[in-house]
Amino acid sequence: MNKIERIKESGFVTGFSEKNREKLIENGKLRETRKKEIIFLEGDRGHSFYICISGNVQLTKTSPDGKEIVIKVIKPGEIFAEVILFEKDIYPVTAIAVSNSDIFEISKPDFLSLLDEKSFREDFIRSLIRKQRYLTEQIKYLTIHDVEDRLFNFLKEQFGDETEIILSLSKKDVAAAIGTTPETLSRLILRLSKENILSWEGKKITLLKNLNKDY
Amino acid sequence: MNKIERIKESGFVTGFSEKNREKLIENGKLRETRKKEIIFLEGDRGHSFYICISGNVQLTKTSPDGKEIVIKVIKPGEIFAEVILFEKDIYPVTAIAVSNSDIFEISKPDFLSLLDEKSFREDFIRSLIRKQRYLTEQIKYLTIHDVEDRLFNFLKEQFGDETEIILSLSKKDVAAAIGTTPETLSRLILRLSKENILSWEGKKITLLKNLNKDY
DNA sequence: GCTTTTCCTTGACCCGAATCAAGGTTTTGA
DNA sequence: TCAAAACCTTGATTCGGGTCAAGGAAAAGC
Repeated sequence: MNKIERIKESGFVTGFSEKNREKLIENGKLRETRKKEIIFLEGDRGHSFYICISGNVQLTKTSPDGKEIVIKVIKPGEIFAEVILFEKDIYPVTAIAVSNSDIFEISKPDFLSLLDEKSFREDFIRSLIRKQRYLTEQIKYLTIHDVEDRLFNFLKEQFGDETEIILSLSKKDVAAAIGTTPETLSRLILRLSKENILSWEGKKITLLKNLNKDY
Repeated sequence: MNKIERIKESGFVTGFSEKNREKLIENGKLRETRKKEIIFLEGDRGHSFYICISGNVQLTKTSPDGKEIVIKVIKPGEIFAEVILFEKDIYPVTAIAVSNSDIFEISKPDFLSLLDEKSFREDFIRSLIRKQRYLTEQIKYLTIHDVEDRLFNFLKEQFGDETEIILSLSKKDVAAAIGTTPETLSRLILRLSKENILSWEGKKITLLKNLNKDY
């Protein structure tokens, strides 16, 4: 219960009002996941959707030839698997915890009844629409930007304008998140280090220059 | 008013119930657009969202260096610009009619009041979520499939399993829709013709082989 | 109908990044 | 603690597809 208290105070479910967060908490339950734990698989039947409280969750899709591509890295405060609420009850993506994470699980019927209340449903629709904006941006990125741009965009999206970043993802995961291979990322980091643009040691990234490209 | 009657009978707004369609019609107005007419620009302030009744609408985003990338080609029955309803009142994409089209316009306050009704709002949320599924598929496509795959995927999405297709888009627009250049599309069509996979003359495409790749 | 613009095609060229391979390093879990 | 597994790096190679250029076809506008 202590943990729940802490959850209330963290800014989970970005954009939701305090009151609506409380309601969510009353209606769901906390689940602690370990690194690499599978929350659900693409194609699984299910009736719950989730909120990431701490840690990171990777949403992936698998291509026919077995390649996994990352749709989004969920960070604390974001909801995921909300598509389960209104369409077929099959998850369209796989969700894996990339680090030990706390996630909050809410069942479909509980949630649907929450939607009867106007302010709650507006918060919810807003979060859906925000994700839609994100996804269109993502498409734009993949289409016109190269790997370097995508790396910086990813870092900015995850950490804002911080210059010191502690990453809980492996380089391999970062590579996947920006739609490239570990080899390419490795070479990119080498080059950026030489050019004194950043340093990347273990889990710690330091940005040495202010990159205010207007992406 | 005649036109409105016809609209009612066409299956517009995919997934909405008959009753909810009627409500929409009462609350909006029809707008007829000509080819290349701009419906709104990325960055414009606005308070309406739209439903495509006939024709096609291209949603694009512009990169800093002026390149236009197509986020989605809207086909009849689909809604667009719904993001305007709940976030900042600025369109995140540009919408251009690619052929003479009928589109239906509904203002924000009118629509919001419709949302008070449960069945209506469930239809709406469902359509949001469907679009979200589409966008995640799109990301998957751009990441792991080549131009050929993307072309066939686009045709399938727009026309189902038809083997004779009359296209209202130019090749240039198709190229943009699948995230490539006219040159590459041109070469691709040449190759596919030689291999007797399809023929593409003017606006008419004929698929000569059944391509049931499980994309 | 004629002119101007836009669109389509084809060729030459180039580059970013994927793939394959292989050795080194770190992490994990029995 | 030690072996196996996963991860990271670096090199060599290949290729899809973008860009530039330029001529021809089609469409749009007057």
